[in-house]
Amino acid sequence: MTRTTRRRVLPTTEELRVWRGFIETAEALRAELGARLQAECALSPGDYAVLLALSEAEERRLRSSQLADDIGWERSRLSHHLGRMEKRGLIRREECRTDNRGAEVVLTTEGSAAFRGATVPHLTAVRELFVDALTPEQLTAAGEIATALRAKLG
Amino acid sequence: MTRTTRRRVLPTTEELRVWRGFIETAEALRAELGARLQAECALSPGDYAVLLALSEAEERRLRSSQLADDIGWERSRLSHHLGRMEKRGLIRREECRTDNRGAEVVLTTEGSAAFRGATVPHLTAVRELFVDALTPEQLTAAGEIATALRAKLG
DNA sequence: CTCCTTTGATTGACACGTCAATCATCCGCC
DNA sequence: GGCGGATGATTGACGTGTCAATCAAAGGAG
Repeated sequence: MTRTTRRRVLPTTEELRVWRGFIETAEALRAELGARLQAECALSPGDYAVLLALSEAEERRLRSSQLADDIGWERSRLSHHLGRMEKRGLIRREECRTDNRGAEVVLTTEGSAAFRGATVPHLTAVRELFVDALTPEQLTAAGEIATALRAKLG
Repeated sequence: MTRTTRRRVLPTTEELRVWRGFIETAEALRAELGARLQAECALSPGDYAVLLALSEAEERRLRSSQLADDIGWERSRLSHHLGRMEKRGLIRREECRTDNRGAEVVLTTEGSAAFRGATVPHLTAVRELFVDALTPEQLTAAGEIATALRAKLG
């Protein structure tokens, strides 16, 4: 009884092995990409996400909350991160003329240059470590797996 | 020329879409599992990893460096984490009798109880959010994808 | 036995993330 | 106009992670 009851609830050893392999590999991949970005471009993944969103924005500026939405971050996380990026001269904060509560985040010349210098190395690394590591079928399967998992996360 | 040269180096839009879906979903999954563990059991994923390794060890104790190896952490990370866990009474540090430099990490009664209380909820969540979200074929594919990716990471 | 290098572990500084609290402004409603 | 709740953003406290520096004990070479 215990055996059959359990099997409906707890993963088998093999399922657990796949789970660990999957989640640890994804983490290792993220870490490796991040380390290369840091080593080659002196940017963290967070910096890259912020700079990407700003680069694509009208006039290279965004309302703080809009930026947070674009990259899927909590506001406070963004606020802390912008503080660090501002210290390094990658972005600048300006007051918003249409809403005195608001802040606008502006890409600086240095920020723009840093992003331009980072994009090719970063995308090359994505290709090398992810796209080229998989067969076309596996790449398709990876997309479907992500979709299926995301559906459960709601 | 630019077009063909580029295509050998940079991912296509579709490849990039898959990449983002994959890495963001893995991250979201990790976050959700971690949040549940925290909410239901008051343990972080790090706590869980440490407690799991100690639970499986002889006499529920391990040399600090052995523990770090088991869970794949840097020593300093472990040292910081053990400090926090010790404050909460989950583990205890003892001097090592065979090597005066060494420290042994010992699972306390509370630590053991916390781990016992966490394992079923955690594994259930893994089944619900990962195993049950995928078809058997997808689960197999996920394992193969992880293996292929890991091969490139060395 | 005495150097001197290696090893086990900790520490400090700093980047990153989350949560709760704060604070000013905006805006609907009377 | 003015009050009161929503909204935009920042801050502080704290857990987490990495890197470089530190420090004591171990262990081999002379």
